[in-house]
Order: sequence, then structure tokens, then C-alpha cells
Amino acid sequence: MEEMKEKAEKLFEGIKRHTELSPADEEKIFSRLTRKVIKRKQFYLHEGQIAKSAAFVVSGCLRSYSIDENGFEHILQFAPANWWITDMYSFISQKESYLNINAVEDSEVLLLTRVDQLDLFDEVPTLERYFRIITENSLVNSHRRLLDNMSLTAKERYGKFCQVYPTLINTLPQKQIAQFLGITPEFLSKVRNESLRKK
Amino acid sequence: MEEMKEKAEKLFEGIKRHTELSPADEEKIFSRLTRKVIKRKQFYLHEGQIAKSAAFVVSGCLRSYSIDENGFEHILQFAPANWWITDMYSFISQKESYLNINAVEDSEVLLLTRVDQLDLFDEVPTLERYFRIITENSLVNSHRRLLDNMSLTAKERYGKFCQVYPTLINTLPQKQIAQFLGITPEFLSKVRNESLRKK
DNA sequence: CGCGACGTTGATTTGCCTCAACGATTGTGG
DNA sequence: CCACAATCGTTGAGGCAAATCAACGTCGCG
Repeated sequence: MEEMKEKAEKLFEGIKRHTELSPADEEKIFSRLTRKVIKRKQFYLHEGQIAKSAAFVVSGCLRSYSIDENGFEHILQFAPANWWITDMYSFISQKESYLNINAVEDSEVLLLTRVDQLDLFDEVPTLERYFRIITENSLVNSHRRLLDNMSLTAKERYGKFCQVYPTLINTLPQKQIAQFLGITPEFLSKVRNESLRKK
Repeated sequence: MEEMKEKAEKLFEGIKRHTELSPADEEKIFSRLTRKVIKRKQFYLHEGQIAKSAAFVVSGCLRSYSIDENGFEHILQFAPANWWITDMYSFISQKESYLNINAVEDSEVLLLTRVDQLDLFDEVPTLERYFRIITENSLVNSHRRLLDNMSLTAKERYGKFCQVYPTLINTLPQKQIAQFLGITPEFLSKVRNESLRKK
């Protein structure tokens, strides 16, 4: 249990970066968290299930993606350490999810159910503030990505990805980077090849 | 002033659809709102300015869009009556905006500055809850649109747009629908033509 | 060792863009 | 209220970015 408190510390630090949090608040939040290990390629959520909880990544990396009618995967989000991930649609509506979420590498997460989250919003108003803020930030990110997809070429988007997520480039298989950028793995290979030649 | 109270009523109804709101709360919020008329094609925000406030649309319709390096416009959002619109990035960071916002038709809006909003979050916690919820919903929308752009063809996206925003189809110039869908106006014309022929 | 996923490369196809021309609609100043 | 300009929507010819399909070497893993 001592060990788990250590892990929640990362979360509390994140919250305090945006708002205040008393030790009593920390205790209240802590009591609602459950720890889970998710091995590489193991699933946290399957399409059609209901996202009962959101996951705070302590270590490792998860990803969320949808599968289109032709069987192709499109990655919505990568969640490295200290990020939250869930199927937001399913989480807030408690209806069937459209997304799959699994681990890119061996990971450890802290889970918070929607029910517990809503309870906590009443008990610890500062937590609602924290989630309001990180949701605002996520929205800004999502908007920027939308506009990038509309205005930039594949090569430009890849360049930007390398700048913004320099650590992920070496960790992730290229296939998944392609699925995140919205292009085929073959085409990403050609883009990279061409970029290299220019240097 | 009586008249303005009537207009804020639409906003209060919206809030009460998600959480509670006492008459005293309404009064506190009301005192921070300012009314503004924006005529067709007039700007609410120019790229490079700072989004001091967010706008609640009482009547009419606004749109937010960015202009890429080739001079092409890409529409991020339409805001018909009872929706909020702003440049979220600029609004929360108070840095220079990347977006332009103007009126698609003669409109009337209620403005709330970021400073007043943050003050109100302390005075009226239920208002923070309201914004937390509508931001969650916006995020879900933005995510869905991202995935649609990655997995659907232009024709499929247009079909979906017609289903989701049936009222906007007749109001908006096709050019703007194209800029929202991420295709050229010429190509949208061809897509529509083809769809008609099939019926 | 052998199988399956990954990354690469090439040939071909395709969805969408570009550019240009035209009629229809809108709006605007005289 | 009309005339003229500007913008919009349509259509066609041609071009390009990215997808598709297929073949092949490599690597990690059971």
C-alpha cells in the first residue's frame, strides 16, 4: 500500500501544477483509486464495452484507436506516463464505446471510475477544476490536430510529430505512427526515406 | 436591461440542463455578461488578437476558422444559437490566437471574459461544472470528427454532415460546408451532383 | 529453428486538387 | 431601381499526393 501511495504521488503533483490540493483531499482521492498492471498488447477497453473508468498512466504507454469498416486502425491518442486515457464518449455517457484501448508497452495505471469521479467532484471541488483544465487542454490539442490534418501534407505532419513527441519516435513501431498521422505505413516509409535523403 | 435578461434566459436554461442554478447564481452570472450585436461578415476575433472573452450565441450563427500558409480557410466550428464559441487556445492561455471568428449571419451574442469566468468559478461552483461538462462534450465531438476525417471519404463525410446538421445545409454557402469538411468547393459540388444522380 | 509482424521498395490506381471557363446569384453604388 | 462587379456554384481536363497491391529481406519471439 505504501508503494501505491508513491505512484499516486505523480498524479497529485500533476493536479497541484494546475490547482491546490490539501493532504486531506489527497487522501479522499487516493481511497478511490485502484492500481492495475497492463502488459504489452493487453487490452484495457474493447470496442462495445462501457468505459467504467479512466486510467492515469503511472508508467508505460497506452493507446486508443478505432477500427473502420475496412478493418483499418486509426489511433486517436497515445498516453505515456502521467497522462489520462479513456474513451471519453463512453466514459461520460456510460454507453458502448467505439474505441479500443491497449498497452503499447508494459504499463501500470491507476483507475478512477466515473461514479467515483463524480462523487469526488462534490467532495473535492478542486478536483473538478483539475479535470476541467486538462479537458480544456485536450480540446485545444484535438482542435489543432484537426486543423493540421486539413492544412498540412503527410510529410509536414510527420515533421511536426517528430518535433512534438521526440521521445515517442524511437519507442513506437512506425506502423502506429502512421495510424496516428492518418496515412498508410507504406507511405510513411517513403516519406521518411525522402526526408533522410535531403539531409 | 429587461430585454437582456430575457436573452440570458437561454443560457441559464442550457446550464440547468446539466446542473443546478439558483436565482442568486443567475444574478451573479448575469452581472458579468455583456451583450453584443455582430452583423453578417463582421469579425468577433482576428488571428493574432487575444480572445479576452467567449461568446454565447443568442441568435444567428458564428464560425471559427484558420487560414493556412497558402491562404486557404479551414473551418473549425459553426456556432448556431445556444452554443458557445471562442478560440479555446487563446482564451485559456491569453496568448495570440490562430483563429478568426466572424458572423455567418446577423447575430447577437453574450460575452464572458476569461477573468470573469474564473472569478465566477469560485463564486458559483456549479458554473464550473457546467463548463466542465460542455468542454467534455466538445472534446467528444472533436475526437469523432478527427476519426471521421481519417476513416471516411469526402462523400461519406458530407452524408454524415447532412444527417447531423440538417438545418445548416440550407443556411450555409456550400463553400463553407466544404471548408468545414476539409475538401475544395469544386469537389463538394461534384460529390453532391453524384449523390443526386443516384436517387 | 520457423513463423508472423514489421519495414522497405516498386508499379499501378484513385480520390481529390488545380486551373480555367461559364452561367447564376448576390450585393452595391450611382 | 437598374447596371455592373463580385462572389458563388458548376463542369471539364489534367495533375498530384497518397492508397493499393505485391514482393522481399529482416527481426523478435515462441
